[in-house]
Amino acid sequence: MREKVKSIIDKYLKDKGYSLEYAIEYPKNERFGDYSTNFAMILGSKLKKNPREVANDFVNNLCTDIFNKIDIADPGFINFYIKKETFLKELLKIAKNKENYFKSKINKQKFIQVEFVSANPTGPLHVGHGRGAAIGDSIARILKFFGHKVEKEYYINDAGLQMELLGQSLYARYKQLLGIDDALPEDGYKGEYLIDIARELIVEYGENLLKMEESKVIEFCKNKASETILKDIMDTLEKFRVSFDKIFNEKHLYQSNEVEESLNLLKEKGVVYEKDGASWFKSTNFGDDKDRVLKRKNGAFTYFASDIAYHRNKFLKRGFDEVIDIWGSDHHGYVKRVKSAIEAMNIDSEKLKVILVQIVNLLRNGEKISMSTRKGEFVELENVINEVGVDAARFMFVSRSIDSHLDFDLELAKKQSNDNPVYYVQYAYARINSILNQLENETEVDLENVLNLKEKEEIDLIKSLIKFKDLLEKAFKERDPYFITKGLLGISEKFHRFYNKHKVIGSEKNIFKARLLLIKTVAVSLKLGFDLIGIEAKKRM
RNA sequence: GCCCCGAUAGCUCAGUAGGAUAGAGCACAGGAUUCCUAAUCCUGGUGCCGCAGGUUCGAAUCCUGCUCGGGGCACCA
Repeated sequence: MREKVKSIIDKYLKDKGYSLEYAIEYPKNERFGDYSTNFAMILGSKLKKNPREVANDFVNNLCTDIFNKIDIADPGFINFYIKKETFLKELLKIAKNKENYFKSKINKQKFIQVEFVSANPTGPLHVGHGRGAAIGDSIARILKFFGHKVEKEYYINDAGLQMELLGQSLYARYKQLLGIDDALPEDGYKGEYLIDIARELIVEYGENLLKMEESKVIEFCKNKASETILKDIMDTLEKFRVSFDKIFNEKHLYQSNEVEESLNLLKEKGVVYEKDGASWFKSTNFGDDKDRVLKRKNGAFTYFASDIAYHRNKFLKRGFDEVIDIWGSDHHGYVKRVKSAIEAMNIDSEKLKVILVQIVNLLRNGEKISMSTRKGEFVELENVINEVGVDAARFMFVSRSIDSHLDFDLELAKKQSNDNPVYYVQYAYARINSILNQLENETEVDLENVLNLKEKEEIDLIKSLIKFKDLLEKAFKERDPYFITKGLLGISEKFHRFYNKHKVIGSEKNIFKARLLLIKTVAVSLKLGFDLIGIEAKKRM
C-alpha cells in the first residue's frame, strides 16, 4: 500500500524530471489521513517555489482512484486518505496470498551467516546470552523468510588459556572431593557445576585419574568439562527453540593451518611488522586506534589472530555474501580491528555486520537482581526459562531495540494480565481460534462479501495488517526483530477492540462471511509473526 | 586521559534517514460482560525531549561544547 503511494509520487517526479529523496509516513494523528508525504516541501525548497504550489500541481495531475481525498496542509504536507474499498481489496489480497503477502522482493538471494551466542563452554549460559540467542535466532528466521539462504553458527574458542584453566579447575575439584588439599588456580572457574562434573568423574573413574601424568589428566579434564558443559548449553538452547547448523571450533583453524596462512596473507599485503619480539598488525592503517599484536613474544598467536583466520574462513573459504556477528556490547572495541583485518585481506568490510546486543538487567518486582557469582543461579538462562517460560522470555528479549538496555522483570514476565505483552498477543490468536472452533466449513468469500465491512474497527484492523508488512520489511532491513513485536502488538490491539465491539458468530450472513475472512487473515498474520520470533501460537489459553 | 552507547511522562520505552498539537504500555481513578475466553475493552492528564549554543522556513532528531549513567581502551578471552 505504501509502495503504491510511493510509486504514484515517484512517477510524478519522474515525469517532471526530478529525482529526490522524501518520506512517506503514517501520520501520528488520524485526521491527517492514512499516509502523508513531505516531498512537496523538499522539492519546493530545491526549486525555490512555494511548497503548496508544488503540491497543487501534483494533486491536479493525479489520475488514480484509490484515494478518497487528498489534502494539502501547512506548511506543505500532502495527506492521502485511502478509499475504504482500497483497503478491502487489500484484505482479499492478504487472504489470498497468506504469508507470502508479507514477503517483499529481494534483489538476489544471498548466502548469509548468522553467528551468535558463541559462549565458551566454561560455564552455563546467562541471561545476556539468552538475549543474544533470541535475537540471533529470530534474525536468521527473518532472513530465511525473505528468501535468503542462512546458516546459523556457534563458535567456540577452545584453543586458548581459558580452556586450560577450565581443565585445571576441574582437576582441582576432583582432588578436593577425594580429600586431597588442592586450591583452584587463580582466575579459575569457581562455579558449582564443576563440582558436579568432578563427582561424575569419581563415579566413573574413582581415584584412577590421580595415577595419570599431570598434563594428560588436565587435558582429559579439559575435554570432559567442556564436553559436559557444551552439552548442557545446547540442551538449554534447544529448550529455548534455538538450534545451530554448525558448531565451529577455533582449534580447527590451527589444525588446518589457517591461522598461519592468514598471518602470511597479511604479511604479503605488507601490513605486518615485528616489534619487541612480537608480530603486529598495522590496523591503524585502517582507522583503528592502535596496532594489534598477532603473535606474541612467546610465540603464541593471540585470540585476534585466530579471529582473523575465522573471518577469512567465513568469507574466503566458505563464501558467505554477508556475515552477521552478534556480540555483547562489551566487545564493541573489537569491531574496528576485525573490520580492519578484513579490509586488509581485500574483503569488503561492509559485508560484515556486527550487531552489539545491549545488556540485560534482570529484575524481580522492580528490584535489580545481583549479577554476582554468589547468586549466580538466578541469572542462568536455564532458570529464567524454567521460571517464566520460553515464550515470555523470547518475547521479552526481542521486545526492545537491540541497542537499548533491557529491563527484564521476572514477575512481570510471569503475570497473566495485560501488563504482559506476550499474553496480549497470544490471547488475540487464541480468541480467533476459539471462534473458528465453533464453526464448521470453509466458506467462499469474494469482494462482494467483503464490501460489507464498514465498521471503523474492521478497517483499523485491516490497516494494522498492512502496516505489519512495512514493519516486517523494517525488521528485515534493519536486522532487528524488535519491529515484529511492535507489529504484533499493533494487530492485537486492533483485534481486541474489534472483538469487544462486534460479533462474528451470529451476525448477518454477508457480514459474517466477511468478518470470518478478516479474522482468519489476522490469525495467519499473527502466526507468521510468532514464528519469526520463535514463540508459540497457542490455540487455547 | 581517549573511544563507543545512552539520557524523552512517576516507571519501562517508541519516535520510521529534520516536519503538523512529542506518542504507547504500565502505574493511578472510574466504567463495560444475559451474547464468539474479562489474560479483553472504554473514559480520564502528565512532559525545560539531560544542559548550552549553532545550522534553517522548521530540531527530540543534524553540528559543537558540557553534565550524568553504562561499557570499552592487554603480547586476556
